Amino acid sequence: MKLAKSAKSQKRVLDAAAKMFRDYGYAGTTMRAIADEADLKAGSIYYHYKSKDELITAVLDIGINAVISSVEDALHALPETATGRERIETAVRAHLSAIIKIGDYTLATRRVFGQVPEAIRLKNTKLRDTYGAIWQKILTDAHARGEFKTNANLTLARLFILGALNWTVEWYKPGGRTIDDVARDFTAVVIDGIANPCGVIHSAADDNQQAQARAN
Amino acid sequence: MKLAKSAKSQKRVLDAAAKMFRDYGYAGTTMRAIADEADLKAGSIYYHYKSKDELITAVLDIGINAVISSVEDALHALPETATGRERIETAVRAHLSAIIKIGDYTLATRRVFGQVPEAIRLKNTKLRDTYGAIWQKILTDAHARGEFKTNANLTLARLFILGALNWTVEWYKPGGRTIDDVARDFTAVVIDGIANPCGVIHSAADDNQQAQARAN
DNA sequence: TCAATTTTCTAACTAGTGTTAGGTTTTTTA
DNA sequence: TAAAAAACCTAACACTAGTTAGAAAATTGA
Repeated sequence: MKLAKSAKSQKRVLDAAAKMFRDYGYAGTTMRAIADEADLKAGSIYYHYKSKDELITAVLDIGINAVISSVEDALHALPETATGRERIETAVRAHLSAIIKIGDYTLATRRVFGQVPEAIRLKNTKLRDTYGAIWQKILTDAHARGEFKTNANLTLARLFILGALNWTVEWYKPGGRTIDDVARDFTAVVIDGIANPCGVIHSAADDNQQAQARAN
Repeated sequence: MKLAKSAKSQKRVLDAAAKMFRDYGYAGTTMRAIADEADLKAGSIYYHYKSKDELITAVLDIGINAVISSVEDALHALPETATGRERIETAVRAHLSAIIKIGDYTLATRRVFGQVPEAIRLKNTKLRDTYGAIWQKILTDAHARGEFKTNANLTLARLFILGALNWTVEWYKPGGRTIDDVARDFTAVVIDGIANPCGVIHSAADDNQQAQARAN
């Protein structure tokens, strides 16, 4: 292995950068702070990355690509016959799993995206569109199969789903609710809503266990 | 009027600060850039605000307070008998209206919040909790009246709603869909879901007008 | 109008920024 | 083990940051 050590340091630098960008934003993160976090001197970073911009680009790309490929893989593993509900729940679960695994990168992506030089942002926007298209396809396919209301506003539904998903990274902490639980309940809201179905009125007897966490 | 001119300049500085923080983040925004935007010199800002931190604090507070009071006012204007659905739709509409009106502040709030010095963030977090509590009350009240499924996960529903709402600021642009439309469809998704109700299968004949906008 | 007050500007200070060139140390190769 | 390559460090560069003191300009009140 010729690049063994180099690769290791490079990853350390990248991880440190993601963490710092996440906490302090693009301009708020200094090369010296990244270096400290990665147990290096600032000058040494330039052996691995040509510039700060190249670093943030790498972090942004990893952040979205991890989510995209996680979701795509999970969807491809489903049988052709999978319903829209199954696909949505699967995609939500994959999205959350990816976020947990590389939380620093996705959070950095979300927080820093709006502040990065325009050229960098444009490159990254394509990836974001790709991800949006994946969701749009899930929805339109299921809609075409008659699984959804004829008059459902799918574009708006997608924006809501992605918005809510993007936001999970702000409140979801491992150790609380499991990913499976969140994915199931999340899907239930989107698919079925929270209202009593078909006018059936249930009694509201047992409803006192929801007053706990209020992360936001 | 003794403070007429001072008040005007102060507002110009504040507006400029919101816009700059929105685009370049906390550390990425310089006092000189704010001054330029406000037609002032950097040093003059300090006549109105003691420091950069005091500026960002003001912007953050305005951003959330505007949303909170807009939503609270709209809710109080509703009759006692209003259903959960009506309350949700009303709150969504008020939230969106506030965002449109002071978009720079809310966007700045959302983008900058994670990068601001901890002391400032803590003060602002209380306001955020207040807003979360408003939504939680809407949901639990309606739930207690039997309007929602007994087993609905209200906490998750709230996180979903707030996440999606927080995200609207990224894609909603005046001139496209009206606020009323968005609020109605948004509520429909949350309340009823997008699935065909009660197993009724509609034909998916007319479903080809959704392939337009894909903002995310 | 003219003195008092408010508002703004100028010019500078210190501290910290991304980046680089060239030297040192560590690791690999033969 | 000695030479070559890779990885890292040091010290500095030009520049920009937030902030301040004091002078200048604009506004106000009598």
